[in-house]
Amino acid sequence: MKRIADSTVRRLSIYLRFLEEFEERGLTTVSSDELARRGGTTSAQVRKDLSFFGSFGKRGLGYSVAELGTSLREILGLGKEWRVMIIGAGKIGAALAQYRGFRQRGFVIVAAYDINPEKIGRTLEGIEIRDMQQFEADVAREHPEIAVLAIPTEDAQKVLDRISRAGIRAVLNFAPVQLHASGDTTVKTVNMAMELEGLTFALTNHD
Amino acid sequence: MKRIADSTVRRLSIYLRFLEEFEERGLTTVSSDELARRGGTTSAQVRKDLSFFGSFGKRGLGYSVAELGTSLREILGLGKEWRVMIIGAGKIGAALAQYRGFRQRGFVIVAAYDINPEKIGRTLEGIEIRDMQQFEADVAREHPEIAVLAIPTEDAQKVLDRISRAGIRAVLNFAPVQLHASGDTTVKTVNMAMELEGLTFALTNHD
DNA sequence: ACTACTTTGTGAATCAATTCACAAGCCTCG
DNA sequence: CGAGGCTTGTGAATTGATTCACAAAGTAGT
Repeated sequence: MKRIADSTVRRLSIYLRFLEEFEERGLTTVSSDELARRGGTTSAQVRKDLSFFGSFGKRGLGYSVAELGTSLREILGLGKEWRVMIIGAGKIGAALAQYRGFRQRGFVIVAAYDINPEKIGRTLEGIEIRDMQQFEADVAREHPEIAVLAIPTEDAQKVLDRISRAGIRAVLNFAPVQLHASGDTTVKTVNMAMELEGLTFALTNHD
Repeated sequence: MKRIADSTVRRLSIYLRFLEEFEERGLTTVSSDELARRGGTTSAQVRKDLSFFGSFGKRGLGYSVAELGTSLREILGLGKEWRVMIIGAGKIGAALAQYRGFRQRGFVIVAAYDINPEKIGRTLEGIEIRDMQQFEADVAREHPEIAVLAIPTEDAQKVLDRISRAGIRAVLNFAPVQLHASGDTTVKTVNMAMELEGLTFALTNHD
């Protein structure tokens, strides 16, 4: 099938969030134009984005909030439960362990991993901190789909390779480095430093 | 002048990070091809990105690590000190207050703000938590350039408007919503939920 | 100083994403 | 049930980003 652009997928996430808001407010239909206004884009863009996956609206009327919501959740893969392992039980790892957005969206945190003997065996918001040495064996047994990488920059690439070799195909990376994924592994990086630099760039005069 | 694409600015950040690594390792020159390999792009892309801002290399030799680093820091606006106010002293706000990357890159956190009387007056890693009511007056007096928005989703747009009206033109948003900035205010959003959905999308078969 | 080899900087060409524009379909109301 | 009014879905056109390809300019070795 046709490759879908990252930017399209991001917009689908945005649309879904609005649909959920509309659902709460009891609205039943919504037009591409309303979605566009809230999402900072154009109605043509909304319709084009959706058109990659099918035809969800009714001409003259718009989209059913409930149906489009269901379809988007389906498309984005939010219809099932995903098992997540957190690598690194430091500050970011700890913050993530208590992040409620995970459960709300159907993610289950299976375990956290660390190499610090002080931390191993303890729990983080009810999540077991395990020895990184047993990571591969655990993955083989519990087959999680997603790994969250929350370790220092210098180890990130090495551990990503390990995650990938263990068979996990999706990684959310919080280390502020560009990582190189082998083969069919998808990596998404959350990098605050880069966003900040985007801001200072915008604030700086470039003549 | 010509508008620079977001993607270009993000890559400049990446290049800068590598240059700093190279600098530490004592390397003096680097080619566009090496930068490209590390940054997951092509050498033509690297050269094109840089060409928007000038001509920094020597044909047949490459780029001086030190000089290109200085130029990139200049371009990205990292040459000066930026004053930051954190809005919201909750979990994310607290995590940001102790984030060391801020100082390392020349950002100074002036203060944090909250509306919870329990928190106002306390400090967060040495940073004063002030009453949100005094925000506008403080901005007028201390003129920070950047605001970090770390408050619940439902209040985010309202507070962004307030920030913008107070005269701050750059906002780093951690609330998982699409915000609409008025006029010349730049907003960058760090949204983990969206990245996660990008992963589940990738993991899901789309036939 | 000449030759062989590198690597930059950049127009031109290609590839990708967004916007335009409109026929087709559905709803409402008289 | 037919006319008028919306709104979708989608090819075509446009705009934007990336890649190609090569002249120009430098280095190194002899």
